[in-house]
Amino acid sequence: MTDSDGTIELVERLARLITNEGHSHGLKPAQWEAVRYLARANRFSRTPGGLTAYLGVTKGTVSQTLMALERAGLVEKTANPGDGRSVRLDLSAKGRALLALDGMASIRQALAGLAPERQAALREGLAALMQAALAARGGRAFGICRDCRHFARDARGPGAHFCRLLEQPLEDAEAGQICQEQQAA
Amino acid sequence: MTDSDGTIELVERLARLITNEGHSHGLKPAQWEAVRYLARANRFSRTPGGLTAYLGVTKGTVSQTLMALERAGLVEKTANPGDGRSVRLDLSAKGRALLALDGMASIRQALAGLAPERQAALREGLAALMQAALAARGGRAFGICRDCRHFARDARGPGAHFCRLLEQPLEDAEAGQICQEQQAA
DNA sequence: TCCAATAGTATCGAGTCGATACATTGACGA
DNA sequence: TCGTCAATGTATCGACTCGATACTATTGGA
Repeated sequence: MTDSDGTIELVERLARLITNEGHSHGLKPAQWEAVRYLARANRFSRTPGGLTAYLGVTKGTVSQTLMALERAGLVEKTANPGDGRSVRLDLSAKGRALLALDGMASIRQALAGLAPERQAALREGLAALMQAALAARGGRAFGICRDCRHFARDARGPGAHFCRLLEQPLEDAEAGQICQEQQAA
Repeated sequence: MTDSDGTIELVERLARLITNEGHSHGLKPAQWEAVRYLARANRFSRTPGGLTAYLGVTKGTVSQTLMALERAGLVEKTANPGDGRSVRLDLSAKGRALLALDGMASIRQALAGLAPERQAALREGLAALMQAALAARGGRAFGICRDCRHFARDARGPGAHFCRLLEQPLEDAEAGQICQEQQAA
């Protein structure tokens, strides 16, 4: 029983607590995660494929979860103008309203109650774990747009940025969203 | 988008990575968690009820998961001598052999690669989050036997401890196991 | 002795998930 | 232009998870 085992066990159990939290407001854990993702992802990443990579499940599974959310009126699908194969996902007004009820309040409160330097240490440690785990599995980072090597700040004027990878203009509000193509600068 | 949100998102996503890891060796995530629990819990806690409290699901769900594990020959059930309602669970030899294949290796490696003081900070932060989350939900701590207020070290001789709550002698090896009755000293 | 609490099982329905097969669309070269 | 191959999603199957409800058996106290 090393110290490391204890930490891993903590992560495991916290993971389970968070997962179980997702059985609220008539949704399932996987559905909650999809809703949270769609609230935070930019328009290039709000697709079934993006959600598939983020969740780390198969595309068939994601397809079913999205159908359930669409039936419930929380998610809207529209054709992607640039690519006929792809589908654009958006939260409906009802879906956005649901976000306010996200049941992770108790854990969020616990985090806020920690000393700031402890919060920072926790965040760093988790990020390191995450990065290593993703690298081992070939997963994508899904980092914040503005921290990406392809992000060109103010390239089209003040507050008008640009993505050099997708060659698309970016509004200021999009710089803080997560992107499936993100690569740390 | 506060700093706190980012940390919560990290915990969420790491939770999902760990959960998905559980689809290896023909088991399901919930089954892996049960196997890990049974490997770490003391004899007072290796019951369907103990596992139910640990996982935070309903007893019906646990009953099914245990039936699947029993069918697979990984878990053995025996009548509890003290209480005719209760069942004692034990990993079979096959079940114990499976532990060596536990798929969390990559995350464990990532943790080991962190600086020791970062490991400690991560561990403390996670423990604080865990404690608060459990308190908010009325869950049990499932701490280590020897850290419990009911643990009487060497009460029956050197290496022969005693549980004052259950009024049972404890072997030395049991002091390091987790217990559903544990309360921090 | 009666009765409530406790431990666990049985069953149902909705959802998750991997696997496989399939339909469309797009990209690229001959 | 045509053919092939890759990419994006959907459809379907079977095993499992999970909450909810109802049920049995045992325990322990009034």
